[in-house]
Amino acid sequence: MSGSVVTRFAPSPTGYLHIGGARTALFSWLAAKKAGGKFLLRIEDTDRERSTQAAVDAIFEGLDWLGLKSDFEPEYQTKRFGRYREVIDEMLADGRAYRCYCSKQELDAMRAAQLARKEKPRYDGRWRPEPGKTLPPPPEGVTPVVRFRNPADGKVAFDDLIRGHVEYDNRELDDLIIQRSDGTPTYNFCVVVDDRDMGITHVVRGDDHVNNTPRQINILHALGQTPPVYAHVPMILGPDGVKLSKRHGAVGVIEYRAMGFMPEALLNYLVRLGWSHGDEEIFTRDRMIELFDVSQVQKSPARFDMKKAEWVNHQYLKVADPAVVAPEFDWHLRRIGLDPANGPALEAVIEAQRERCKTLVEMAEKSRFLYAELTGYDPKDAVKHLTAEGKQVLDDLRARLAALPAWEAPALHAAVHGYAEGCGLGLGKVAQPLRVAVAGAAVSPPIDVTLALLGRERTLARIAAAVN
RNA sequence: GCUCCCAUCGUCUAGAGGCCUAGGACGUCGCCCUCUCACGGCGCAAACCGGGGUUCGAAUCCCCGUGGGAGCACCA
Repeated sequence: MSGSVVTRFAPSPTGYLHIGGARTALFSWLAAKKAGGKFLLRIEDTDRERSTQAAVDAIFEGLDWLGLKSDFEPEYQTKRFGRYREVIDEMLADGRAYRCYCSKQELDAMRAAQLARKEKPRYDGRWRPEPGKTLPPPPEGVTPVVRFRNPADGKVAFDDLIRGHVEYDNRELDDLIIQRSDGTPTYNFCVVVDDRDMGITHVVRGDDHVNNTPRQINILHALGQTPPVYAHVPMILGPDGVKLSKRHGAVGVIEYRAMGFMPEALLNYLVRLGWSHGDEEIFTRDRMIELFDVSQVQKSPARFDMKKAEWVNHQYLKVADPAVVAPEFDWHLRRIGLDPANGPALEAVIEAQRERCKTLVEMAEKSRFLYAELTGYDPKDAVKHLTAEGKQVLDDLRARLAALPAWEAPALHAAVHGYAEGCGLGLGKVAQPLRVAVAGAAVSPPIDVTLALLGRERTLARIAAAVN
């Protein structure tokens, strides 16, 4: 690939940004970045029935969160209807396309009859002009559709970066509709015109489009254009091996944000689905760009494995710059009704919690005691640790801690350990009651870190409350 | 029904004829570490869909079968 590479991601705004679509977008984006080229976002909204502004917004939100930015002003097909009309008129003028007056009912009947005969359903070309053929007179009051005059024989072939050489017989293809009776153009046609007009050199898209490719190439040829390079990436399956859908739970990219994923981690997991580089598992964005190669992408579909996705997220959380995680953590704290201002600095909490949290949802939950007053103790933990001896320990500890000149982890550590040793108690006998008193449950970061984060006042108050 | 595609541990994958007694990772299980939960360390179990070829030799090449997927719209 040369420096003039331009790839695109062309979703239709009929719903949220699907996780599979996100991976396709990532691959497309990577292919461009890898070549030092550019990436374009194009909204394919020619289906006015199903396209919605909410879906457009959702696509932007998802892509934005993932950091997959379009290098150009996003394109909208609905803004290009004039252009499509222009090309169709040219094709109509010299016979590369023609009008067809078949009604939908007529076409349905045709299809049904063919299926009954166990044939592949296809338009029979009844309105296709042929030398020496007399066409029926156009019926009254019927607005025709426009069909592309596909080559009747020969073959169409292309070399897919992922699938290799693919060849189709033109006889398998029929004359597809490129303009509906309401005058709007259809997908296969718009894609071709757009990819050409926008200088797309590499088409990286889902492999549900493989079968459309020969048709598009034929149109491209009719337009006197050389086809771009194609790379059809397989889709993502649910854990059960069936096409990923809402039935499996989260499918929208934004839902992954809500589940506590960091965008880079999600990207990392996604890139490993169908692609690998030796034994490496963790790839930063730059590393991906450096190593990625579309032609190495697996041909077969991959299943989404939440466990591994969470592992990747955890790996990322453990080494990320807390300052980068903080805004996202902030978002999650607010989401569960906590005020980030009513507690320790986010960065410090992130550093204390990151090793025990696979997701930011977990981190937010486990940090609740730092941002809100305790509403009670975990029943089991209270019974086990807030015993008479436990309370005695707490009482002793409160006095010792209150006397500490500096409220910092090392000093707190020394105080707690010193007390335990002095009483000949195991640390567990001391740290656990303290943990329950202060965090509400028997789980928290190391006790000294926990106390340091909580602060002197809250710690002392909670210990006192626990003793009573 | 027709056309096209795919096929290595439960999952993601390495593997491009001998380096494979098939490697790594997630997950699972066991052990160690330990103030809780984790992190970390160590270890076990776990796969070449089936059948034919080709070859001295096949996970790797070919054919058939099986299983899975996509498309065949006035959807994209």
